[in-house]
Amino acid sequence: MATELAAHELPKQYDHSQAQSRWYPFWLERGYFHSEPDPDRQPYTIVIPPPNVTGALHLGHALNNSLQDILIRWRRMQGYNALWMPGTDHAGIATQAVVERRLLEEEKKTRHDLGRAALVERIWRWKDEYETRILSQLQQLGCSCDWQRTRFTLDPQCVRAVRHTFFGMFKSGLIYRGTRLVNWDTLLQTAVSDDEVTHETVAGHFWHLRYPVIDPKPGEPAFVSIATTRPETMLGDTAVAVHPDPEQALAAAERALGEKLASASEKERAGLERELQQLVERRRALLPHLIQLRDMALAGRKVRLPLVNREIPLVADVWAKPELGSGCVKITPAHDPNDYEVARRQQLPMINILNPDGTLNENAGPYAALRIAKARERVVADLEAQGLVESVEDREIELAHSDRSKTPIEPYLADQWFVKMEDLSQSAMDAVTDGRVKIVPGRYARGYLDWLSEKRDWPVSRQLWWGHRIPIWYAPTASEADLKRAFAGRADVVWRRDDENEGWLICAQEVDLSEDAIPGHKIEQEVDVLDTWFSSALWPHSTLGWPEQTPELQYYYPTSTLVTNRDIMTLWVARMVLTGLFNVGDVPFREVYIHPKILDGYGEGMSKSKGNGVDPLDVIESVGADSLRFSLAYLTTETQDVRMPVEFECPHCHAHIEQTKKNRVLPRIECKKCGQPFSTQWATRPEDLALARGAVVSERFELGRNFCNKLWNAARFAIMNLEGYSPGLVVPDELAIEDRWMLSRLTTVTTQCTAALEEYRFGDAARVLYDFAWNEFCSFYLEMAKPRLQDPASRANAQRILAGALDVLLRLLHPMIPFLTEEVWQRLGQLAPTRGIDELEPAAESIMIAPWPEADEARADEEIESRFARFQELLAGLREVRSRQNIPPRTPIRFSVRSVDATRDLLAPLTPYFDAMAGAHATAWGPQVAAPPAAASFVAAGAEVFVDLAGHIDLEAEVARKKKELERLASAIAGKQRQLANENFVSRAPAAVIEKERAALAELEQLRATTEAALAAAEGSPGAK
RNA sequence: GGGCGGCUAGCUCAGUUGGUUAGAGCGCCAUCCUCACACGGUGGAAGUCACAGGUUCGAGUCCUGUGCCGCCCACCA
Repeated sequence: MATELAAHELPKQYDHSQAQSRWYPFWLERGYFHSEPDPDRQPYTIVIPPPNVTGALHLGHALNNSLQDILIRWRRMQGYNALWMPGTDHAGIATQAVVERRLLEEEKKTRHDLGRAALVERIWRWKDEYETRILSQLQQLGCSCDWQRTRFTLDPQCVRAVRHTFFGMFKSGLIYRGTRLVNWDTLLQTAVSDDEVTHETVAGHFWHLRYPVIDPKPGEPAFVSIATTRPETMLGDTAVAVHPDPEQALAAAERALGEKLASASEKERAGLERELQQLVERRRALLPHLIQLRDMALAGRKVRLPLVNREIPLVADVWAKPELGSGCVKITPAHDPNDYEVARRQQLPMINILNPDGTLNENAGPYAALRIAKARERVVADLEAQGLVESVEDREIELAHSDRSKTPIEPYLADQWFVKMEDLSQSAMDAVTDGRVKIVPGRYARGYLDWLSEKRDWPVSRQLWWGHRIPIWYAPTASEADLKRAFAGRADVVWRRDDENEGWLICAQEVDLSEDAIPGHKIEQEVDVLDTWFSSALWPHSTLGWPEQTPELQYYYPTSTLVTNRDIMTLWVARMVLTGLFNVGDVPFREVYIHPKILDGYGEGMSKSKGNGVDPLDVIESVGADSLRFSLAYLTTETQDVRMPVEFECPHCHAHIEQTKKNRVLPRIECKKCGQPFSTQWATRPEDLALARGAVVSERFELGRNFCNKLWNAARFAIMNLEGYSPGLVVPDELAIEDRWMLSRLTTVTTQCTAALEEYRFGDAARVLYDFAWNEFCSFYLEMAKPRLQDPASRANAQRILAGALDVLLRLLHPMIPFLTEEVWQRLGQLAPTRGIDELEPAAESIMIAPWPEADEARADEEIESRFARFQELLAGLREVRSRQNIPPRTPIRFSVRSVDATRDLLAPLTPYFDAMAGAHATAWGPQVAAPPAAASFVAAGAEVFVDLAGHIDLEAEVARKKKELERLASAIAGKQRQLANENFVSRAPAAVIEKERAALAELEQLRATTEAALAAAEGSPGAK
């Protein structure tokens, strides 16, 4: 490798792909990523949020994993025994859905054509392919996961953990089976949990229907009016409800509104008053009618359900709110959650009108086999034909959609499995309230606690084939005696009576039961699988070997930090906490860090379906993993999501084309610059696919790219100047001013960066390093090192400090920029294998395992930093004069400085640097310095500086500028004077603040005096007109 | 309907416990291909800190209200 690393071969631009392909295998080979329990060291552990094996990683993953890697690398350097546990999630519904969709598109087959075993087999193949791809993406990102420990939520170890958990919960009575109304996905034909449902507002209708009263008595209405947004569900109606005490209910509603009005703001008042008015009106118009209907209900009267001609009762139930609609409500127990509750209270039959695939079943009579949308049309038409549609309104309705299949959700009655959440939820709430788990930022704790406090039972069964099959067996024909006999002496089998259905539920801990496990009876395993989150919930302990008390579990558990996205706080984080407590008896992690979300330029979340996603590999390819990681860290601030306008990059001319809502879904786009077309992720037609693909990029990564390139060149400079380096400590007396300044700054920066990482302030850490590296290390330190490196007398020491400082900077940057820092570290190691500032040490064989820099407070030197600030101020002033006067950079200028002796003593020694860095030569320093005849002057660092403009000047500009400057000073002085004249300010503000103001005023006045003098001089000088 | 976050330069964002001339990157203007870096150097222009009140000697920062944007939660026919 030595020849490869020769300094003269260093390219001007950082070659990220070379560094990446060189160092990742090196790290792997050295086993740096691997961790073993070691009682002598403290562990630092992160379990990865396992990505779904549905597809490739997106930018959100890149952010999530970059941050984890930053933490892991940093802690590893700090000396912790760092373990990053990697793996992937089988993602039940999501994965099965993509594979099924492919199956349908490519082979026109459904899962039923294939059968369970064959489908699952296919999904495994899919999983293998995508898992490989995902893990490779993580590696390209530079993630230092312990790959030897890679897990998958459906691998044998996780299966075992799931089985033990289910068994344990079943045995504790936490698991039950029941017929419940669930969110039914008719495409995937499975129940989904509330959390997998999203509500979208769509344009719909509100139908007012009439159900004829059977044998109306005189004075009774002929119809009962009801309203619905889903008319086809009337086929499953089993009652019409009216409030049992409409008078009281209306009165209560009025009272509530009145109270609200009393405490309402002016603005709300009008609306509320109107509302109240309507309510009063309503009571007048509707109440007698509702009372009549209530009486009819109590008398057991019935109405005729049109179309299916079913007689259904009028019932009195509080669910029917008299203040809404017609005051009556149709009851469809099998297809509406509220109606379901009503039916249970009123003991009404429940009629399911749907097949699992979303077509209507035989209960729908003539409408059987129709799809819902079609049935709706027909039902409405038929009702209209019979004059039973009173009116139709347009209305926006909230429609539930399945998050996975994007199809509308149907409430559907089905047998499902549940976990009782009462105690489990409480345990997870306690863990956060008592601080065993700390959530950062703290505001996210609220959502977590609110969600858990509802303690809603967790529906864990899914009607899928891909997942952990529920370890329950049914023995319909067996008696308890049979069970006792068959499983005598087996601690790994328990059974319980099914509370809601006939028969026994048998749960087996680890080994499947065979068909003939009970002699003389046939038993069958439950066909449903478990919710994906059931296995993900176990991730922190299942990956460490639970239920076995492995050394890993004992050593690494509880893990240190969980880094995740706020979207899955409840679904995943809360459940990890409660299963961890249930299974292991301790929380799964000490801290949860919630990072921002990546949004596009419109503030919308990125997703594949919207087409606004950025593929991290595109970014890595164009700017490198380091740039990506650094940019992401830089963007990770505490309160803001990351907004990222995205662009297409033309594959032909590399022009960037803004991505809009319009063009982001096009299969092909024509480059605005070169006119050539390119394809996008939406390309499906062969002629589109044949085009070169345009990457989706964002210019926000240029920050990282530019920074990496800057660092690279700084390193290149250092390396080119380390020829002949000889190790040695520099005694303090021999330290140059800039050395002492640099060491002082390094100390401060180390402190700041470390503190930022400790508090998960990644953006701050990145900013501190960026500003320091660019504006101090490069712009000043390296510039000032140049002359010293040329001079044989100072060269050796300059090299030593340069090598030592670069060494520290690289280590600080390594967690964010692993590849570049390693590349430089290795090259630096060749030229300066032994280096250091406080003591000489051989450099670590890899920066990955080098120690994290420690701040040496003794190096912090305020005096030198303030001296440096004055130098910088003076330098900036000189440069400004040059620029203002349009003096070409190469033309030397001369200046003199009038100041007190102290300032002179401080700055005069830096004279050579003004030459080198501003092309400005100091001709005189001190109190006696007089202004040259034609000069540009300014005040900096408490000194008056005169730039001799003889020869090349625009004095007029100088005069104009001075005048403007005086105006500014006048207004600033006036402001200060006003403030200091303010009685209140002087009497109430702290003395220090007043003192500061006085000093500032004095300084301004002084400045005005010198400026006026300079103006007079300029106006009186020969060049002025 | 409830909750959370945001609103600071053309764009994307920082802004410590309130302290008086509000910062950065990109973009823009001028200038320089000077021997680490044009993915660069130097200088510059650019802001009524969403709006309205309030607290305070002093508010981008604290309080109240309003508006707009985004997200999460919620069973309303």
